[in-house]
Amino acid sequence: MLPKREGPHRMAEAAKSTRVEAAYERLKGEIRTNRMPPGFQAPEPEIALRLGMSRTPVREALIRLEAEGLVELIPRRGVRVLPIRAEDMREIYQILTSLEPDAAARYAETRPSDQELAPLEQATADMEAALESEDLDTWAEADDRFHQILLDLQGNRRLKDFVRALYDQAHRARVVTMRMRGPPHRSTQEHREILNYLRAGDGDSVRRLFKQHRTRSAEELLAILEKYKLGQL
Amino acid sequence: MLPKREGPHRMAEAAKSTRVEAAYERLKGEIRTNRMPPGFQAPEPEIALRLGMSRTPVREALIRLEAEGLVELIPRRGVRVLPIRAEDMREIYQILTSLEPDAAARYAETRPSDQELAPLEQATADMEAALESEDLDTWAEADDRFHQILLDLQGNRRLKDFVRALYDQAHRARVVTMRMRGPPHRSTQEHREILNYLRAGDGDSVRRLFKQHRTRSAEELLAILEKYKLGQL
DNA sequence: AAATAAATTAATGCATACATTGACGAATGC
DNA sequence: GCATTCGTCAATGTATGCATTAATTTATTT
Repeated sequence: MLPKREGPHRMAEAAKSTRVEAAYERLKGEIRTNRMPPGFQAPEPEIALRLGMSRTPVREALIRLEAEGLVELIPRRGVRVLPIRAEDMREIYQILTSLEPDAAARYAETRPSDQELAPLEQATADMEAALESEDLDTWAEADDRFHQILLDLQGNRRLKDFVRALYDQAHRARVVTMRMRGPPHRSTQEHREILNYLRAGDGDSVRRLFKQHRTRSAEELLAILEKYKLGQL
Repeated sequence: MLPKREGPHRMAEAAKSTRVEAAYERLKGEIRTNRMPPGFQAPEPEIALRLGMSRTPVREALIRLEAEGLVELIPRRGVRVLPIRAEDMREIYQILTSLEPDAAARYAETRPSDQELAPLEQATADMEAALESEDLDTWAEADDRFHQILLDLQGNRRLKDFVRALYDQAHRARVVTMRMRGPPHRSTQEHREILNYLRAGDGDSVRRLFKQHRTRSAEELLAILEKYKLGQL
């Protein structure tokens, strides 16, 4: 019997058109965009009502969101959207600083073609353009895109999923702090350099720069959180 | 049978005496011990029957196990215990090689006291003793304990949970391959050295050795998997 | 005998029911 | 007034029911 791999590997989490899936996506969206802000709390029946379905699929979606670290299920009080404390950001950035540079370095060692790197080039160019026109939202989107693409290119699936979950957790804090600092010249520049070394297949340099990139952004972010006493977002 | 060691800290995962919890623990146990071997498949109702409860709590437990990468829920065919392929082990060890050394190095920088390091000393001593008496099971238990303790000591909770999940995934493959190689002198020795540098507060050395430790064990394991054509466990 | 269609079976996805139990406020005692 | 007990209410944890539909088997056609 042949390996019956079903068709295309799910491209972008192809929605299975199931209610659980719908609930999951919608709730995740609400959380990411702060429509359900950190600390928000509601009992399951209320969520179910809002989503127009019964508790069962909502519950299953919540269990997944809990596993991803976005919400907490408190025994008699419903779901709570997890706040992001400075300590959480520290944890997240520690992990990213360990994982991403190594992953990027490994990828560099595969000597990726220009064609393969094109999306990264695009993202970098977009960052530069957005920086020029001081369009922070677009900049943030391109930044995010850069990292996502790199995650996809590097082959480790477990790493990808985990890091993505961390991005999701950190996203809200980044959105809030983004406007509390000057234009991200440095960060943009670093992306450009990392891309150059990727193109050159220079893993060690990629690792070094990426590590520096993450270390610096972590420091900046934490400095802001402390400066504005945003102990909890 | 291992004495269920529980850190003196919070009993975070204290069994909530709920059926979901029971199902989760039991299924996880069955999978770890290969009573439900990789590739094993069964519909939800059958699992529920075996566990003596309805499908609901079983389902919730399965969703958690799926999030942890131990099983797969296939739409009309029930749960499947995920096989571990060489590629999976490669992924897992890549991540461990990035995360653990940095985490251990950070911990070393905190200049842990001898008292704090006592459990690690114990684990290392146990490994040495087990190696001496050629008791592989005890050796493996102590090895696992060493890494678990270090995970607990290092402060990053997200890192801990994730790495633990990876251990769980890799556990089965390690059990199988353990007896296909000579006595782990080298590995034991490395633990001792890492411990020494932890005691000395020498983060850089800890990182370097730990990285080497993981790199080597990954190579050994993969070599065995390929030699015996254990492409899939 | 191969191919196709129809019938059967059974697993999932979801809704709903319900007992238990914690939360919270009212009533009570000091 | 303050602490305590009691009662009500609601949320969870779990069981059960059911429609849908994939998988499988049987029947039918060629």
